[in-house]
Amino acid sequence: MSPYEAPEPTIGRLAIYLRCLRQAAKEGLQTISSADIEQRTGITSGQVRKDLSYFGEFGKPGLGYAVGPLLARLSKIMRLDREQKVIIVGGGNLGSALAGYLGFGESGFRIAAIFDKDEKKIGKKLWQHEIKDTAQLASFNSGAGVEIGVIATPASTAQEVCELLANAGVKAILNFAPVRLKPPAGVVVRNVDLTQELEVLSYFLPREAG
Amino acid sequence: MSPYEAPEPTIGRLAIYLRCLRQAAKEGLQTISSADIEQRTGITSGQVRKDLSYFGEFGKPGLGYAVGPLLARLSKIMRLDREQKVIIVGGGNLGSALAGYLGFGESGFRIAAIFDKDEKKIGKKLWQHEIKDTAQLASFNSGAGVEIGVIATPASTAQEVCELLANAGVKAILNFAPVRLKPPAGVVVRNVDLTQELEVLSYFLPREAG
DNA sequence: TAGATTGTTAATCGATTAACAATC
DNA sequence: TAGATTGTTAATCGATTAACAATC
Repeated sequence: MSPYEAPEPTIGRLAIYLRCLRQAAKEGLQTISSADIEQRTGITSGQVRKDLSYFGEFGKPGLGYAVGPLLARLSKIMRLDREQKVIIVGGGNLGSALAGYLGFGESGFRIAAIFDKDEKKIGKKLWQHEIKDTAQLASFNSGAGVEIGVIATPASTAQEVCELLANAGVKAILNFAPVRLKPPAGVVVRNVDLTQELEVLSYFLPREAG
Repeated sequence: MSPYEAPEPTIGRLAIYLRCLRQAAKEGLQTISSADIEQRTGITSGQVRKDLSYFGEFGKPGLGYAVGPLLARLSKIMRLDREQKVIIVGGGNLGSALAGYLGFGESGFRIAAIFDKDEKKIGKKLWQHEIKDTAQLASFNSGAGVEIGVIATPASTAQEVCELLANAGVKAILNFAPVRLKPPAGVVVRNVDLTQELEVLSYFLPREAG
């Protein structure tokens, strides 16, 4: 159901190329080769060409890629040619940090609203946003039409929040709670598991000889 | 240089098995089969057995795995049989959220200290921790001996912080800044790129027909 | 033209899945 | 014993890498 068929790792790298191209554009470069991209990102030039080839022919042999046009094309492929709004559920530490992190910076994402079900949090201001009651999520989004949600709640309520978001019309969810969500059909979930990341690092710590 | 040779994806799943086993132990289960683990984690039973087989033979045919002993063995393999301490660099939103997130909860990780180079932040209390000057990182850690660091600074200072951590004896780094770090030999880096995650989600949003 | 760099094909690599003999 | 479930081997799948003809 993706617009173009490409391996998932390719999509992750597309985001990296995008960042690289924004930087190149900022530096005033007109043209960039796959070898240049390799140097900036560490992704091999062959891989870069292969990845781009899933979506079309963007370069000119002997010259490379025109920075502006490629940036525009990739932005469109990634649906980042429009402003993407995000709903955050969970007004705790993590939700607050994410709101701050995304709300400022040049991420290109805009916080539409922050929700929590804790009465003690509802009504409080987080950055610009007054925390809303999750009970109002669906009615809020019937107007706002936000398609991306972030779950920054405890694991125990994450599945419930997932369904709430789905019912409100959200189509893609970034989940920080350490549970495997079962999203309804038509909703994509990606997981970021901070504890898991640290545990994997722990594995790679050097050991005593023997 | 890893203790046992296993594919990296396997290590990520080991962390998931660990969480699953902790839960099973909490429920009082004595024994768990790879099929049980599949049901709880979504990872197929064959994959579970394959993953475990890289590290030894832990199960009994016909019976499954003894929960307690397997938990102990995996904890040891992951180096989570001891308390793992973490240094956080960056006392902004993200650093603060991570400190809160890891400091409480049953993650098993303990925050050793939080550092920042911003004079306005140094000395402030974040949860239990008074933010220290990054200039003191090495001297602090010559005593503390922390092996895991988290970079929660802007991209512009991340490489510098990476080197600071490495010089202080940190062996594994979780990097939240959107840059490809070049760590010195002997230091492992994992990246968590929140903007990239959202961008990938954006790609998977449904498109208009045609 | 000569030099550079693309897009793509074929070869390689590595991880997942299927299947089953061994064994509790 | 009969039934269940492991550990492992071989088959499959998918992604990365190497290499090069096409072309600016």
